[in-house]
Amino acid sequence: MKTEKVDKRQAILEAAEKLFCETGYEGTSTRQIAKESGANMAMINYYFGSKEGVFVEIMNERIASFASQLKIINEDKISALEKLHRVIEGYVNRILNNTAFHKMMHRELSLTQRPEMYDKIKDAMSHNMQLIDRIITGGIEDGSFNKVDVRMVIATIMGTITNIVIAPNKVMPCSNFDLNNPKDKKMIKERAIAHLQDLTTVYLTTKK
Amino acid sequence: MKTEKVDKRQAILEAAEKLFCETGYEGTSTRQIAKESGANMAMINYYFGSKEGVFVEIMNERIASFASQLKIINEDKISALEKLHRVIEGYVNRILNNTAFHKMMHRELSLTQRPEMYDKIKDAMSHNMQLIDRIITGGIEDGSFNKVDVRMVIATIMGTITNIVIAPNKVMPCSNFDLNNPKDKKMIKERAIAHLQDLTTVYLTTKK
DNA sequence: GGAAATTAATCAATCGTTTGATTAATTTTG
DNA sequence: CAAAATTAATCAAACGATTGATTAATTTCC
Repeated sequence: MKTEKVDKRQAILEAAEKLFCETGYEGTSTRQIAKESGANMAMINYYFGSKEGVFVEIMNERIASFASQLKIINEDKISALEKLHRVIEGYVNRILNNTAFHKMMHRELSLTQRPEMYDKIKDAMSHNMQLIDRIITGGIEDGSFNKVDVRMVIATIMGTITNIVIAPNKVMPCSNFDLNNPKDKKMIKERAIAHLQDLTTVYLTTKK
Repeated sequence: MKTEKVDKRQAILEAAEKLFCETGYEGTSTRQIAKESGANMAMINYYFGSKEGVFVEIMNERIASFASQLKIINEDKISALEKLHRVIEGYVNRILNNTAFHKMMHRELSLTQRPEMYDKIKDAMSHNMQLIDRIITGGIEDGSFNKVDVRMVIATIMGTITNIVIAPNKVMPCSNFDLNNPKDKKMIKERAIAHLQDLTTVYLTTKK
């Protein structure tokens, strides 16, 4: 069947990403990647040079598309609060649409053996942190926000989303959902956005 | 020298924990553990049966001491807000005093190949979530707290702390510190506690 | 027909684990 | 008390299995 033509290169990337997400980089063997992708083991080295080459390719691809989604929220007409709300919405959607990759990224961020990879993730993440920093700092300077600990507010925004993705969620009456279930995911997205927008509004703009 | 008597068993545990934290479980070899601890390789299996046995032992130890620190905040005399503030203080201190282990725990939580380990961590973590849940729900019921999305508030409290520990911190003017530096750690602890207490106070008790 | 893609077979290195032997300490026995 | 027996702790060496990588031959495709 000639219609069965598949791009082995792409198949390897997809299989590797799935496996890396599930069992980690060291926990995934090249033989597993070959089997899962339907490619011969040698194809991994043929296309990517090495196992690490596959990993780097995956991360670069993802981080690039991540960065490209970073819309410049710099229209003069909208308020600092409105900017922040848009960033929250974009950030929640992005992460909850890529939960497996987000977990893998966080895992890699806590390891020390691939400093090159760590730096890449750090750079991508600090872009987001700086964007939020500029918005909040701007709001404080123009008087629309209270004077707050900016670093801690950033930790709250990013940490809340990450916690929803990583922490166990089938655990309590108030938390009993599955992010692999599309309906649950949609609901959690909406709740996360509503919560973070509400929280930042109250905390940043309530006069004492 | 009889004073030079060292407990090899303990040495293995400590070396293994350090290495597991730094390079992950699969990324650490038994030979590395042996070298780092000064013990013979065979001692690992002699004392713990297997590499995984070492890992399980470390996690059990840590989780047990974790749980024992969970003070029952159930004195009738203090308000829900006061209870919540105490939990925040205890939680921040506990995690920032064990950042390496906390990272490892989170890493393990995002992997699927050791379900037994995942369940242990999940159980430990859900205890904390349930404690916070009871406090907030109680506050809502007695009218001292606003009606909020409890799961999301929990994600905010726990996620904020985890983000401080895991996210890169030498990155921006507003975030330039090193948790390995005792002075920085002390400062961050204080800021994290102040921020989360302030945040929860404003968000949970401000009347709209 | 020739470049690109794919394969099976093989490589040295490393993995976690086990072995049999040895030491040092403790307990039992006469 | 001292000799004999037993135990726990430690070691170097080796085990079979698996790792990531490479080779050389073959197939596919333009």
